[in-house]
Amino acid sequence: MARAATRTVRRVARPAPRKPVRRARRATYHHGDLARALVDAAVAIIDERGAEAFTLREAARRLGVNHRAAYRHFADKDALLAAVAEQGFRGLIDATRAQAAGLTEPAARLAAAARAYVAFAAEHPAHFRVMFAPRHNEGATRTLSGAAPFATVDALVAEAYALLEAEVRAGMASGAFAADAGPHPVIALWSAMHGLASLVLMKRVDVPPGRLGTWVDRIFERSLRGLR
Amino acid sequence: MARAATRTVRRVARPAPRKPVRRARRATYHHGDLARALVDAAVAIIDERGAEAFTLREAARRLGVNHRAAYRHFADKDALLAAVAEQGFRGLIDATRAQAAGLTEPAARLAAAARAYVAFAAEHPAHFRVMFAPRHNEGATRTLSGAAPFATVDALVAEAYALLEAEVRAGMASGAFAADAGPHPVIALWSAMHGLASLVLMKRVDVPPGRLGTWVDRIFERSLRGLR
DNA sequence: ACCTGAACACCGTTCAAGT
DNA sequence: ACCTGAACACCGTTCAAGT
Repeated sequence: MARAATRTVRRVARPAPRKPVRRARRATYHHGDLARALVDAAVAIIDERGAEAFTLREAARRLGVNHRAAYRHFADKDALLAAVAEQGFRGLIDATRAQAAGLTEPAARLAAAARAYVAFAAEHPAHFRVMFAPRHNEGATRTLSGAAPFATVDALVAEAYALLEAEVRAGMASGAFAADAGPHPVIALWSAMHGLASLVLMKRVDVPPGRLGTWVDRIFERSLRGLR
Repeated sequence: MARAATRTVRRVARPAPRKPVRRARRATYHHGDLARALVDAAVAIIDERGAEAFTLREAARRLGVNHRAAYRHFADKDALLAAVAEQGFRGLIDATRAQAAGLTEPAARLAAAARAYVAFAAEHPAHFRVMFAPRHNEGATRTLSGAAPFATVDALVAEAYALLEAEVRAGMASGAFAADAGPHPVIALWSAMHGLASLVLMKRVDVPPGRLGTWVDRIFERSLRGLR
């Protein structure tokens, strides 16, 4: 009995003095965009303390709302993470378009896309990790072509892929690259850039500061030479 | 009070009829290798139901031991996962050596290593995911060269890397590959294979059945052409 | 030396209300 | 329409014992 009482006191003791702060914060989201705020909070938590530190309750705590409020906007924790992934893929697509803007040669546009990919991962590690987290990618029906529960994410992946595929098609039409058996050149390029980005993020590969873009260019150049 | 009683009954109700089975199983590990059994259970759980489904309590339940027993062999959950990663890297190193055995040309030995890497990922998805899970790879001091908490894992990564590096050195000495600015050829090769393996595991890339080895060969060949 | 039991401080999610 | 509170069935981990 004495123990139970102690426990109750301890639980209440921490959040109690924060109540005024909570009220002030809640006003911000009362008729604001709580869904968006939750996505931003998730990204911030993952960037600061890793994917495992992200919990619905922690995100809600940061925004000064009850943890149950999230369920008004997302079906569950996974759905919120899917929203983070969507935001990420949109950002990646925008960055790819921006980097390629003004370039006309297919090879140059592809190289720009490769640079954009790795730079995006380096600058938005939380987004990148959620975009390629197993949860959203392992469902049997969630292939490149077959849509399913996380249909929007899948559609964005397909859109990003199509961007690169169009460049390869243009390069083949103009005779800059040769057609060739085996995996599609986009898959080879994607693999190389995805692998480099992943290994750099998990610090298994050390890139000298400021040299990441050059490394991408050199790897891209080498595989392109193999395609000619 | 009635509620509390119901809850207690429910909690006890499920495991109770299993008690004889538990006893029988526990005998197996009484003076057996519980550490090893826990590693195997972790791999089985992750293969069956994903990395998020693995909990210390579930692993202990499968082996019929109290969940606290794991702490006699591992400091915490992460240490158990590190043991899974170690087992994985040892398996990868063995597979790489086995694939290259009998081959003398550095290019052929590297191609064999590339095939072994992607095949290992396809055949041991749970190991592969744990080996490259953020937890063991994000610590500031856990780079390729600087050892730290998960020192054994780091040493094994370095060993696997050294295997490839020796082949590249041999290839350069014999004039088969050219030296060249930018990332080390091992990093380019590792990135391409790691990216392909990751994208295949998360089903973002569809490989026609039985064609994975050929795809690896083609990607390897193309980047090698770029190195000459 | 190896394992267990009870307890603590967390989770995600459900149900039933509150405004 | 949007948010809250209490409760449930889980976790990982600690403390204190049991054999």
